[in-house]
Formats: sequence, C-alpha cells, structure tokens
Amino acid sequence: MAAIDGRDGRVTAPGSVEQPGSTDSHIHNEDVASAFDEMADLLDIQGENPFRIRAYRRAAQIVRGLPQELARMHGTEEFDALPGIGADLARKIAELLRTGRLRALDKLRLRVPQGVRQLLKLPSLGPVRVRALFTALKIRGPDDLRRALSEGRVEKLRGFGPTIRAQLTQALAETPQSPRIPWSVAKQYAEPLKRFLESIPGVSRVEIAGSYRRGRDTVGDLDVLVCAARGTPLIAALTRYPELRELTAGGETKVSGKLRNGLQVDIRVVSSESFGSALHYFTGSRDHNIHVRRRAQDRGYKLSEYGLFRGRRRIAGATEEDLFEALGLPWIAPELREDRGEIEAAAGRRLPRLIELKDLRGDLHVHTKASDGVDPLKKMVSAAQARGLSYIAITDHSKHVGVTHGLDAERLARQADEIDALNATLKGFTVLKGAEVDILDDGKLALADAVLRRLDVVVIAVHSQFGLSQARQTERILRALDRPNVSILAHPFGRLLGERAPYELDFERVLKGIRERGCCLEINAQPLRLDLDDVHAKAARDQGVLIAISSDAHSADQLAFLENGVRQARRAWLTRDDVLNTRPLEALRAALRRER
DNA sequence: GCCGTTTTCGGCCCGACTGTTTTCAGTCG
Repeated sequence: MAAIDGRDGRVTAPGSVEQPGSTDSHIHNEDVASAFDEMADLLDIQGENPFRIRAYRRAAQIVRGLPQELARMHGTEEFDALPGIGADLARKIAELLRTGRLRALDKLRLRVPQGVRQLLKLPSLGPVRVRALFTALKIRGPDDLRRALSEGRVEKLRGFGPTIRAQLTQALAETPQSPRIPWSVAKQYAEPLKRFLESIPGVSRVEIAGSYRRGRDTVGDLDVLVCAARGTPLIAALTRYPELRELTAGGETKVSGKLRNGLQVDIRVVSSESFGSALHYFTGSRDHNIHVRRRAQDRGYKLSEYGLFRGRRRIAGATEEDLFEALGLPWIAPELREDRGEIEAAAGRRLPRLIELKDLRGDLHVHTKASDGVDPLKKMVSAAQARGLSYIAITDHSKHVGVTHGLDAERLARQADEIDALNATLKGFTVLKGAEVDILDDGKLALADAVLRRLDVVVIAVHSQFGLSQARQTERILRALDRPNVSILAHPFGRLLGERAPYELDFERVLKGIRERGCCLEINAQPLRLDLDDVHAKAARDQGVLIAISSDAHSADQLAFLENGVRQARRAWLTRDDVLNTRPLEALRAALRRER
C-alpha cells in the first residue's frame, strides 16, 4: 500500500511531501509508518534480530492508528507516552519530521535494492527465501525472478520445490493490483488539500467529491470541487502546493495533476449557482448519475454539472437539495448513491434514516494488552467513556492464535474477575465480559462452552486456513455458530484491503445460519478490514440480521475507528435499529440472549 | 528496539501448516 518512491533517500508514503531544504517537512503519520515498515522489511531480509524487526513493525502499526498527526503531537506528553516508541524511535520520528528522511533507512537501502523488498509480497516468499534469491541468484526484483524461473535457475535453490515455483510463476503473471487506496489513507491527502484550496483568496467553498464523498472503502482518485470567483489564480496557487508532483492539465475550469504518491487529482472550478449540480455530478456514482439524468429527461429537463435546465432556463443547481427537490426527490445521502435502489426509495419516500456515529452506545469488539492490544483494560474503559459510550465488551483473543498472546480459560477467568471488580466501581458505564474466540479448522472453538458461558459477548472469528474450499469454509463457520453462547461472527470474510482477498464463503448460507441461531454479524471498522463490506452488510440487513459495528480496537485511540464502521454501515443502508450496539444496555443484553 | 511493583539486562509468542524434506525450515497469523 505505502510506496516508497525513488532511491533518493527521502521517505514518501502515498501523497506525501518532499521539500528539499525546507524546515517544514509535512511528514504524515503514514510516511513515518511506511519508513518503519521498510526498515523492518530490509532488516528482515538481512536476517537481523527478529525482536528489533518486530519493534519497527509494531511502531509502524501504532503510528498508523494514531488519530492525530505526529507532527502536531511531537513534544507533547501524549507523544512521550506512546507505547512501543522508545528513545531511539522517538529520535527517528523527530528526524523524519524535521528532515523528511531517515539516515538509517538510507543506509539499508544501499545494501538491498528496492525490488528485492517487493519480493516479500509474493506468496511463500518470506525473508529467508528472498535473501536466498538475492544472495545466491542476484535476483533484484520481480522481473529478475520471472526470468530466473523461466530459465530454471530457481529450482537449483534449496527451499524452492515445484509447488512454490508454480505459485511464484502464477503470482508474477497476474496483473498488478489496482491502484485504489484505502479511504482512510486517501483522507490523509484529501483533507490537507481541501484546507490548502480553502486558503486561496477568492475561493469560497471546497468539497472533495467522488468515491471519497460516497465513503467507499477504497478511493481511486480525488475529485475536488472548488467554488471560486472569476479570475482566481488557482493554477498559480496550486503550483505552490508542495504535495503536487505535476500538473497534467490546467485550464480555466479544470485542473488535473498527480500527487507525490501518484494519486490522481481532478479539480473543477464552478460558480456558486452551479455548485450543487456540480457536486452531485462529481460525487456520482456514474450509474446513479445516469439514473438521475434519465429522471430529469423524463420530466423534460436537461441535467448537467452546470445545473438542471428547462430549455436555456436554469431550474436548479445551487445546492444539491434544490436539485433533488426539482426532480421530486428528497436529498439522497452520498453513501447511498450507487444506483442500488436509492432513487426509487427516494421517490417513494422510503429512504432509510441512516445511522450516525452518535447513535452508537457501545463497542462490542475491543482488545487489551492481555492479548495483542497495547493498552490496559482501565485505559480502554476511560477512553470509551470519554467518547460518550456507555458500554464496551472486552474481547481479547483466545489462545489458539499464537501471535496474539491469547487467553486460555484460566487467564480469561482472571480477566472476568478483574472486570467484575472494575464494574463495581463504575457508574453509568458497563464493561462486558467477552472474548474473540478462534474458529478452529474443523469448526470447533478454541474455548470450551463451559468457559464461554460466563461471558456476556462471545465473538467468533476465522484467523487461519483462509484457503479452504467454499463448502468447507462455510461448513466450518456454520458449525462454530452452532455452539451455544456465540453472539457475533467477526470480520466474516477475512479480507484485508489491498493485501488479502476475502475467503470463499457461501454467504447466503452463513446469513441463513446466523438468522436461525439468533446471532449477529459484524462490520469490523479497522480501516483495512471494513468487513462486512457494504454489499454484504446490506444483504444482512435485508434479511433482518442485526449488525454490530465494532472498532476491533487494539489501542485506546483506535476506538475512533468506529467512524469507519458507521460510514460503511451507511453505505449498507443501515439505520439505528439495524445495529446491535445502538441498543441501551438492557436491550443489548436481551438481543444477545439466544434461544436454545 | 522496547520495556520493567519480580529485572536497567535479558527477556521479548508461538502453534499450525505447508512444502520440502529425510527430520525440519519457512511462512503465516
């Protein structure tokens, strides 16, 4: 996801800034995280101390999850208190913020060519095999590897049997993944760009439209709408925007360019009387627009980005509201504009009242440092209180997944005691006892029914064996759902945006199974998960299955991820009533109680 | 490289799985 561009030693994550000689480096959290990830990869390929490597990876993860910019945090107590960032990494962050580069990384890059790192992304290739390819065969990237494979040189290497060679050949033949970036990454570039444009004299309004405004999980480019007085020197101003790599087109009303990370930016300048129709037009989606335009045509209008016209007379277009109204429709939330029935629903006054962040009363999937989180129970609780929630479920991992330092029955019981004691001291807030229990290969759970009985919320999830056939994966999950006490199936597809495809699942059957058993599905709000996706979440809603919007927070700051989940839920047409954790505590408990 | 009401040094997560082996290394989560 995060690309490092060029070999000039500067650190540039997607869309970041390079400003040679500048003291104001505009380094984003993602830049720092990418630099640490690259450090980890390069150290890994060199066979360095695994704990040192892990420290870099952990730091990257922590930085990536921060809700505010390091540049603003640096020097504060909050910064000093960041877990996983010790004296050395704090120094490195300071160096990055100050200079935009990291000397330690520069040194490593001299020893390992850029392409070698890319090899780590291929299946079955970890640091050891990559090192073997690099040192024994002088393979410096995917192209070298492709050649070596076809020439039969790889088979001489230890650890590269026929299966792995076939896997590699296939992976190298596949087209590179689409350049869409996760919404949360796009936000890091969209919001500063918006602020920059707003600061230009003569500009009265700026909106980021497109799939960003629709809240899609990934964003392909930024469509920006600028309302400005005639003659505003927009292009001149833009050439001073440090994040812009190049301008590819620049006219009176349209400016296109690319950011440092290659992200395409299209800026349109419109007048205020056209702003609404332009906003609608550039928000899309394309299918939605076609449908609305057809509706306009049926009524004898012509709809374009400049407005709604009858003949040459403008009927509407200053705002989206008046545009919709002129077409006999209530305003449709951008998240719904996919032509998935929203226009018909609007015409019939059947649009859902979409859920909002403030509707959430709790979070039902939260980790602590007891497993793989970074913050202790009490800190998670006070953070949840500060967010105005009235309950959270502590759902640390069960023991099965090694990396998560999961809890066995004994530790889980101790945690439950701790929670009982804590609850006795809390007013107006409740900590629910829970666990994220692994679904084993055969559909059994990693904790016994008797152990789960004491819990308020049992979240179950697949963390292994992603490659099972659809039939076996589905059976496995259905079998797990048969266990009593199970409440929620977490991240049902196991996807990671840009990294891992969803596993094969007969969703219809899972949905039916969930409904029959009185269980719920999760929208996991981690920015790279967003799983369920909008389509499947809507399907669940349509079947009357309750959805939990869960942060899956691994630190106190990550409770903020709930916002991602709400955005996804809105795209799935979810109302407050469709979501489990909008319920007050007693209603929640009732909803969790399963008929058996 | 981080971290500490057991430690400022010596720990740091580890089991499952897969493919490649001839008893196990590497990857994955």
